[in-house]
Amino acid sequence: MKEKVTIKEVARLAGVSVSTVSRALNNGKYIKGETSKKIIEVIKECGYRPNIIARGLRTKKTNSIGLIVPDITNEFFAKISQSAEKKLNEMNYNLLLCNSGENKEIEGKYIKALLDKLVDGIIFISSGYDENLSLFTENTPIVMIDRKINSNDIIFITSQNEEGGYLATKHLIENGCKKIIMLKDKKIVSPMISRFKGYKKALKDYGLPFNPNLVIEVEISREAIKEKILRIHNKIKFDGIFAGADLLAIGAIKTLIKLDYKIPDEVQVVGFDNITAADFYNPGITTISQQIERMGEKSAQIIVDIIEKQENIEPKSYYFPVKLIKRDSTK
Amino acid sequence: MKEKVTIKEVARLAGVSVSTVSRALNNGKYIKGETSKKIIEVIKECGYRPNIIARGLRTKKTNSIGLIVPDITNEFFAKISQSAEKKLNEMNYNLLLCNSGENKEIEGKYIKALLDKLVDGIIFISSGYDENLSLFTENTPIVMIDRKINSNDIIFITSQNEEGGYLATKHLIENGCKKIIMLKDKKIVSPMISRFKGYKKALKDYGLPFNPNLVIEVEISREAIKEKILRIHNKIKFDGIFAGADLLAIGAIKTLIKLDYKIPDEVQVVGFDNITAADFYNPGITTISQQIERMGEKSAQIIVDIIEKQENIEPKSYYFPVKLIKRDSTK
DNA sequence: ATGAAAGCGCTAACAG
DNA sequence: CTGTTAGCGCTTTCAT
Repeated sequence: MKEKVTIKEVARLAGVSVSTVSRALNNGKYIKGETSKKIIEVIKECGYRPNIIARGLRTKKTNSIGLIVPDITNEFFAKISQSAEKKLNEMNYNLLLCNSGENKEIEGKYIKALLDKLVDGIIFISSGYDENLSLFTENTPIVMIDRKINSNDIIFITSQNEEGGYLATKHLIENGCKKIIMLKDKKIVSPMISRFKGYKKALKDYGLPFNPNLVIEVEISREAIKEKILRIHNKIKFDGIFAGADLLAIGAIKTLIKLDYKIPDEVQVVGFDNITAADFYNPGITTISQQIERMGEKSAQIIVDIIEKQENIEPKSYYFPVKLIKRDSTK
Repeated sequence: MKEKVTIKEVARLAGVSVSTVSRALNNGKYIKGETSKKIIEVIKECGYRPNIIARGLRTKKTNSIGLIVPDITNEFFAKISQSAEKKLNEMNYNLLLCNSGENKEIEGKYIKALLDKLVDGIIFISSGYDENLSLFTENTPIVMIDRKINSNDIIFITSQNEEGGYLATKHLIENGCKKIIMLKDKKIVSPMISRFKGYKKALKDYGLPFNPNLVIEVEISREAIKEKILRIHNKIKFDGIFAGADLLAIGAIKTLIKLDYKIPDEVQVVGFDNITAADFYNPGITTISQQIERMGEKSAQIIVDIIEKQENIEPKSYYFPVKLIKRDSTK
């Protein structure tokens, strides 16, 4: 049951003034080594810990960064936050993680809350509601990841999603697929749009016709996927699936197997994201992996750069390379 | 590019004093309705938003709760945080999510950081390092979830893990299994210990011998699981597996299938947690589900109760019921 | 019902 | 190098 000890108390115990204690605490400059040492000692003894709130009020700096994600139960976002947090910690910042749950109101609420000077900057993975972007104040450092929003003067970090879609589709084509389904998340966000572009481009480059009937939009639930796969199974013959997300791939494969399709012999499947389950699944899912960790770290690095170096960092976009991971769902 | 407007500015614009504005902002008591209305109007007009830091300094209250989780990429913890956050939001609190990464030092750092009066209370899912518990100060509201630590005067929320282990094992036994492997996470934490207890109890109740050779400890990686399964496959004949976590079950099944075991005909498997992949997997994993959402909500509710009602809430433990979800990995 | 003034714990000029 | 003095923006006595 320790009493909260303030800087004033430390000053009294050390026989100096509060400003001296403050100096010992911070820069360590303009202070005699001896005095400093003594103060540090006193601090240790009485277990003093500076009140961050008070400091923040004075300095307008909290040394914490807000991260808004659309859905923390999505492994991709969880990993982004993990790596950003790690990097931020190394740079002596805290991460405040906010989960908007893909909900516009909650997202807006969080932006405002973080802006209320609780954080020095925000890493923002949008849920896709452009309006919320207007909530940001001009002078708040911000970096966006993954989901692009209509604005060119914001730093943006993402993967080469189009390239990923291209690689996935190309892989299927080179393995002999002629009729390739594109399985898209119902929620239309920029990465999915880019992956779809890549899919179309590959078809074109390899002289395969684009068939809109092969494009399926579905929400990520096992039942919904099952229903869509069943429906197309009754209508069209297909021999490949490019799923815009691993969970989509997994859900599709589950139904395909029930329908007695042989994978990869009759139908080949490529996913996207390389989540843990893609490796654990049976068959292992061939997928496109993103450099999630590097993206998280980069976002952390940039936001701190903006905050600490006063020079304006120019708003550019970073596109991280993707890679095809070959497993058993393709030949 | 809006300028930060302070309470002082609002007071000036409304032609009243700061204290009056403050009153209008808070209790709404001791103030004429008319005055209040006018102030609110001014506030809206100029987009004033109170500085939470300053308020916190004065009131010693931040209206935010810290949540420390061992691993946010673990779906179980992600879901807990999601539900706690939702509930907290409803009660007008913010959630600061900290990911200790199962790392003792980081966990300790976070406890300290949160304690530095950044939060009004902490929901703590320990990584299992008892020492860190001593960092908490006597007067900080705290609720622990899932992983028990040696301390009886802390509120603790968990599932009936032993019952879960019992149910899973009983299910296997009733389906005809005689030699049941228990697959445990290498990391020894209380829920796993309880599940193991339940396993042993079920064996005993149903007159099956306990064979230590059937107990496997393994880290959650596909390679590690594969190796362990291969090894036991060469030594002992078995017909059932109770995996203490779904990922363990999934990893095991993948290897079993490669070894040509028929599931569930030759080997039946039960997991724990009911993660998304358990449903998506092929075969679907029979598993024990926990009331994750209710646990998250409860923790939020309790922590706020402690903070707001001054009466001391007695430190009791809550054990939420579990349920067996039957899928295709068992008969 | 309202305003003046004090002060939360800290940092940052400004003297010396 | 160190102490004194002001505040940061807000809430909260204490007068009135």
